[in-house]
Amino acid sequence: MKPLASEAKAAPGKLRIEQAPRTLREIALERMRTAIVEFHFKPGQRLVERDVCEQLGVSRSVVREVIRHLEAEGLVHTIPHQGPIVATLDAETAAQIYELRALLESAAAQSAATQANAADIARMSLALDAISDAYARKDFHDVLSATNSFYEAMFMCAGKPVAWEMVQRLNGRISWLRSLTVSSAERGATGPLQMRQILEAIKAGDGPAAALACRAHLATAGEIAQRLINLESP
Amino acid sequence: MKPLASEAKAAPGKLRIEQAPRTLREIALERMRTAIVEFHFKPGQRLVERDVCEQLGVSRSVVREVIRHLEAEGLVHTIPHQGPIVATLDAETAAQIYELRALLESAAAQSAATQANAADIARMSLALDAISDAYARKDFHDVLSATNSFYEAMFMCAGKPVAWEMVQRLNGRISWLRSLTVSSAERGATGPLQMRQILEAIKAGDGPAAALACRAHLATAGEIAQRLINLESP
DNA sequence: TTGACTCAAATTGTATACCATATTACGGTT
DNA sequence: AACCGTAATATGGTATACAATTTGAGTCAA
Repeated sequence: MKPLASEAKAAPGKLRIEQAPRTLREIALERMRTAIVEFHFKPGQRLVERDVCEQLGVSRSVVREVIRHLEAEGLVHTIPHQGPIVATLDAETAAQIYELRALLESAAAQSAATQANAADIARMSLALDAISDAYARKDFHDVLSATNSFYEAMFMCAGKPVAWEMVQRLNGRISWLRSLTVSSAERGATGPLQMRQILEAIKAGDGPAAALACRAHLATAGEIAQRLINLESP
Repeated sequence: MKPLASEAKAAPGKLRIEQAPRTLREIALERMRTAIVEFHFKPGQRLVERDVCEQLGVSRSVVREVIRHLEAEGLVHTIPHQGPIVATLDAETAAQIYELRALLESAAAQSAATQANAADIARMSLALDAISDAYARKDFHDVLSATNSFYEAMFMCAGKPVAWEMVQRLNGRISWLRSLTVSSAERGATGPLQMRQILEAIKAGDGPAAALACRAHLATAGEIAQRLINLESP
């Protein structure tokens, strides 16, 4: 009946008090978000309140609040008196998102290059290894999460948590494109290589080179994305 | 009892069909948002559900959904079992936001410089006049809205609606800082001047100059903001 | 005074029932 | 096949009930 309630415990690990009185709402939010970005709910699909209630085992109140949150995040689009649908993505918007990511990430990389300490570099290096490993296993889900780890480390060492927040939100809107992009054959070849170049430039403390590598990385990613999008909706 | 319901009619003016089945929720959302950014609800202030219900004349459901939306927008911060409070802003976050604005706006300005047509420039010019006029009248509320119009025109003619959306969200989080900044004496002197420089560069089709002018504009704005923030919380 | 403990009040978190209204689907009519 | 009216469905919104939790006041003891 209430499959969510059983997970209301605390998260493990950290030293910090980390009071985690996770509310049902938060759990439901996370779960719906991943359901959307992991493509379980497909773009354009209707999200009928009562169905979602049943699937999540929570009341309408919770579902409605969660949907408002996702709406504000740009993951769902609500049509009055017709209900929420999973947001769709057109080629133009996707292009703008990749452009913004290039802008934000290259700035972060440049900044990271001048401030990264050993621990930061270790984190990024670790994430990169995880990416290569996941590619070898063809586990594209892990590729994405390791990629996130890499960039999170980069933005944090650059001291730009606000920018990282924005990038994450942008990524949410192109999540399905990303997973398609990542699993494309050409991406498997160039992707990790380009990211290594970013890390090398950061290691070397060469800000402009790091920024350039970032832009190159996102340029190719954006191109692949455009090809996929045109292929899907001609 | 229901002051909101009376405004559920359509907005006036436009030729467009403007399907305005504005739901209560949307109206309440707008109103709460402006209440926050216009400083009616002060940062750190608690938003007790039932009080807000009374003030808005709507039910708890609506208020809660609106709060979820604002939460996702970063305008309120919810502490579990304690309720939502209006988000506060520390100096570090403010600095990052101004930096992001500089990044986004300078990119847009550069792009606008290469694409602006006569109509675009007319729009921006008009907005600038409105800014100067509002400054002369010391109507700082109008200054802000005219400034928004200027930037909206700029981002639109640059073909970057997604970036504009992000800037607007960032602006929401620093709205009270902006109004303080705008009404500072020094800002009255340099602000419109710097924006004229941006427009001149766009008119001249000089992208790099436009970007530079943008960065200069935001650099001084950011400095003033930092001074104000340190002055407020020492 | 400080500290700790208890208990009541206030508020949030969640569920549920209900109704009005708008949309959609269906089914019959021409 | 196009048209129209009606029923079914879903959303938008309200009200209410209740458990869980925080907060604060007050009390008592050291």
